[in-house]
Amino acid sequence: MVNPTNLFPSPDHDHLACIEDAVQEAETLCTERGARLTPLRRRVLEIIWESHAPLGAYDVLERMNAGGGRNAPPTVYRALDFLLKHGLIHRIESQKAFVGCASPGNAHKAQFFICRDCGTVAETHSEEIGEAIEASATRAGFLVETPVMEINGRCQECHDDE
Amino acid sequence: MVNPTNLFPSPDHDHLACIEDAVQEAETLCTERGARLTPLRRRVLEIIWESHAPLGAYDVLERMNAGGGRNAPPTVYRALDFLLKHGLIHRIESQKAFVGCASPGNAHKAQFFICRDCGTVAETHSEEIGEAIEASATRAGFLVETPVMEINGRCQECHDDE
DNA sequence: AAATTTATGTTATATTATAATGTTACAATT
DNA sequence: AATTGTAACATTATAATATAACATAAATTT
Repeated sequence: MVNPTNLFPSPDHDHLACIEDAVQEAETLCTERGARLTPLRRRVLEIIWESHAPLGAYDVLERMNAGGGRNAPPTVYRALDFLLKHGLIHRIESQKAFVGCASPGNAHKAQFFICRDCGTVAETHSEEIGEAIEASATRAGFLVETPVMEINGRCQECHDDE
Repeated sequence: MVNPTNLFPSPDHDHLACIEDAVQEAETLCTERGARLTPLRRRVLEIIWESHAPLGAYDVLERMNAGGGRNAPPTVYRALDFLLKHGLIHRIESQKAFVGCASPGNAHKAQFFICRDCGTVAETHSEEIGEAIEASATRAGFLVETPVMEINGRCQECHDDE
């Protein structure tokens, strides 16, 4: 796990380590699966991990091209698709933006807490929420496949600050 | 409530009644609030209520203009904004599309069950899910404001059909 | 090396959404 | 009924997000 204990990263955490860990885990997973984490894909993963707030596809593109690159939208979308498929990033639907996955490799139904002030996203995998959803779905005769749970609000840092 | 007992509308339900009820409730609510449900806004609400599956803004626009109208995107987006503001419709983030609200007027944090086959959306307001989210948020020091809960899967009709 | 698959490059365009500005309709008051 | 203020609507252009379609290149397998 990238952040084993704290759901939200502390303001003074070693963020370079976050990026390194994420890339390292991605390497391992891709090797295990025979998937190719090409330089381009790795670069996109790094860019997305530059912060704990989601980044839009065109923001990623801008950063890719910052050094004079000439990549076009399909390039970044293809890399994003690869990373999504392998569970290395998540798409935050309510923001049309992408964020690193905090526990890649574990098949999981995640919930996201998204701070409206600092933009930080924390990922959880609450059994309790999952069970509550299943219970409700069962009553409705519904088969749950892919829940989208994006809980907008404010993180402790940001509501303490008032 | 538009559908008091069944979460998912039965295939043979009287859908015209759904539309009528929704518009009637909207009238009542807007009158109470001194908001103006103009013909244009009412028309957009009717179009959205034409089915229980979400409709994209440009689909709404197409239907508005079907009889030779010449409305432009801002017109439909303004009407949608009005309907959203008054809780008469919801935006389904994961589909960039809009669906009628099943219980307008009640301030509520809703969950949506979305069938991937027939597209139908059912709206619930599960205490249990809400509490599970609050519990998880509290542990993370997070203040919940506006949860987005869109549970994709298959409705009974559609998974019975196999 | 040839064949195959996978990844990337390139151009164009589709889809969703909003900015900016101007006009019209309505509502309240005189 | 004219005046004024506000809310609604029209219009044009454009921003922001995403994909289709096709060409090229690189890696992998045969």
